[in-house]
Amino acid sequence: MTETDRRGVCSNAAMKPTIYDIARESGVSIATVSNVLNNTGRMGPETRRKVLRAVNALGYQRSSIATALAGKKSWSIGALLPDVNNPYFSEIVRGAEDEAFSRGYSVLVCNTDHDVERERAYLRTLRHKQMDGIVIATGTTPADQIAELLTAGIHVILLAREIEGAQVPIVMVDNYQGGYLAARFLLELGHRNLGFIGEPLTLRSARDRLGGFAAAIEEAGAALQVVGEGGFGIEAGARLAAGLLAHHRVTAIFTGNDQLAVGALQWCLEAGFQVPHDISLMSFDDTVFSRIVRPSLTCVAQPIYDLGRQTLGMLIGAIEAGEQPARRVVLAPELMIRDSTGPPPDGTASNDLKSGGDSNE
Amino acid sequence: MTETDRRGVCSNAAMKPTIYDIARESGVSIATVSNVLNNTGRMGPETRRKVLRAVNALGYQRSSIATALAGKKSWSIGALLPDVNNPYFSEIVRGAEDEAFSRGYSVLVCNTDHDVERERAYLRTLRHKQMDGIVIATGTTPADQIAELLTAGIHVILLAREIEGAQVPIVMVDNYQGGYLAARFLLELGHRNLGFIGEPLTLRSARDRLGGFAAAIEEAGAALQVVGEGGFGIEAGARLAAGLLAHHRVTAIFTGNDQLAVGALQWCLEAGFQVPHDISLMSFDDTVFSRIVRPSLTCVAQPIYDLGRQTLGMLIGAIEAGEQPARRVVLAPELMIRDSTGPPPDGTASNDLKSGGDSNE
DNA sequence: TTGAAAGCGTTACCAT
DNA sequence: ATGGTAACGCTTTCAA
Repeated sequence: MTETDRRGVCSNAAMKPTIYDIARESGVSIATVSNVLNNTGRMGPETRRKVLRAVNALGYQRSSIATALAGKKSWSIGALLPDVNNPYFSEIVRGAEDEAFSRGYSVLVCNTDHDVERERAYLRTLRHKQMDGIVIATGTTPADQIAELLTAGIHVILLAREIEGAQVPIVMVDNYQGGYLAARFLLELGHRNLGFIGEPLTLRSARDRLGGFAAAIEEAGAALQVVGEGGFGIEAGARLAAGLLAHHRVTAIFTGNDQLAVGALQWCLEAGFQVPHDISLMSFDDTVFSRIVRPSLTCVAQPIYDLGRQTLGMLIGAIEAGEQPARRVVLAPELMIRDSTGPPPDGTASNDLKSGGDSNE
Repeated sequence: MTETDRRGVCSNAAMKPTIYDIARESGVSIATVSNVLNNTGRMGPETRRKVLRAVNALGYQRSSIATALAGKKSWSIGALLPDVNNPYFSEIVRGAEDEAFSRGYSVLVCNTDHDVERERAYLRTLRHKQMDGIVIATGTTPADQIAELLTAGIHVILLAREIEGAQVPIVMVDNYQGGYLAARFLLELGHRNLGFIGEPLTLRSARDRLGGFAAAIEEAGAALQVVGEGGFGIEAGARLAAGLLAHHRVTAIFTGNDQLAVGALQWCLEAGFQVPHDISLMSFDDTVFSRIVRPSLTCVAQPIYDLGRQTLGMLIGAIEAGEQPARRVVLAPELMIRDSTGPPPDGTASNDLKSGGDSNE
């Protein structure tokens, strides 16, 4: 019994042709078929033609599943995100997806909804599905879970959010510097009493943004009056702004992301504050949100699409080179000045950057 | 040589344990291990315990790849979308993903960027990867490509956008009705000269929205003065609005989606039109965009998240029932009245819906 | 209740 | 240059 007999003829319409079928059809062995299909080894041009003809004739479609089993590569990459509906992440997905597509990979999008349990479940699935690599943009994965991934031979890369203790490359923006830039800009406009609204400070990125912001303020001798934190979305932004303005007199607020800024902006407007006349609002991200609200948001801009694109580029590079490049790419944030910021209301800008002692209102 | 010998002991740290390892460890056969793992067949509670213990001891992780090869199921679903960065689709992805996750499936997000070539490439990949099902939300896939998918035994379902000639279920909103509602609303406000800006009319959904809109206008004896079409994004919205208002006196514009509406709104505001005082703007979708711009957008609302969720529910149902339910779910759109619409400016609303002569406001 | 063995569709190594 | 065949890790009869 020759190897070719191990399976019946592919006559059944529902049964997709395999390399056995095209081997039989073209009168060569499956090994040769495989070689032709993958351009591996050497083969006569005539053989090659025969095989290709059979492939077309039978409408052969390779099974990536079988390839992955035998060849150890799934050509798939998993992406762990907190929320695809957040324009920041949906833009990241676009960048990631474009790069992956152009290099032959597909991406499995995993929305964790900020839920670590769900994240853990996904990580397990991704391991089972033998992803060639995993992008983690949640910032909440326990380091030991990442280590397990590495042990399992899966390449991992972090995106935007650092994770302490994780020995993997990362592509991100300099959050501290971003916060610093924001504060400098507001201080130069004359603001002395500032507030901050941010994502949960359990996230390193949130802490860094606040850290840079606070540092610049302290340097200038101005006051970081109040810090609100703990949310991500528009609702949270409104809630935090309300809480912040209820007890504090600030002339400018820096928010940790665009969604929070939008919420804060809406609340301010509804509460009767003029932006930027009564209060300046400054955001972080530069998603489409910051461009479409009115007033448009001055913000610390990240190259979002590129972040996604570069991350995938590095990850795929690692996968194909077969090793983990312990690199760390930190992109510089940029100031994007729009309409939500301006000088503080009259009477509050009475101090210069140095002296610090103020007596506003 | 027994079957158990076919592979060496899993001593190598980098080598992940397989069912052979746990079979050896627990002193049973791989068949039994498989049964325990899948809860198939009957087994003694003691055997079961032994196996489970070994699973834990060795840190066994099933290979979905092998399962898919042998079991004919990949537990993966592909989703073809024109643009994940469009909030409409990113919300759909959330709904789809939530349902898929809760039922044990993962979703491969394929961004076609409105490019049919890219779409075709993705479809091929999805077939190779043996997706259990595919969701198509682009509305641009040639019907014969869909037929091929079906032939290959892959379940297909359309989402939001119909495709003529495709014999597959669909979950969508009644676009014609939506357009009709929009027109009725604007007409009742007193508008007699209306304009339309929409996605390319090659899309059935765009044609239907326009169709319903035009029909209601005609019924009322008012004028659909001008139709602009051909784009999807914010930029296109601005461009189309500019083109439309350059030569036509309309008091209200209906846009085919929220992105277009945002663009149109921006352009109007920048051109000095007051919205809704000088011109009313009405949109379609009810994405987050319509809630955050100012004025907020009155629109025909779709239950976006549910659209995604229900689609996946039906698809998975079909996959698990093993047959294609030729269903068609058409959800009703709803009017969501916000701030971008109002009565036409004085002097233009001089006709009532029926006779043509009234003096409202 | 449990086990042996035959696939599933590839790849890769080793002969020829 | 080509072909035979053993993996890859699992599911699934069919026997025992």
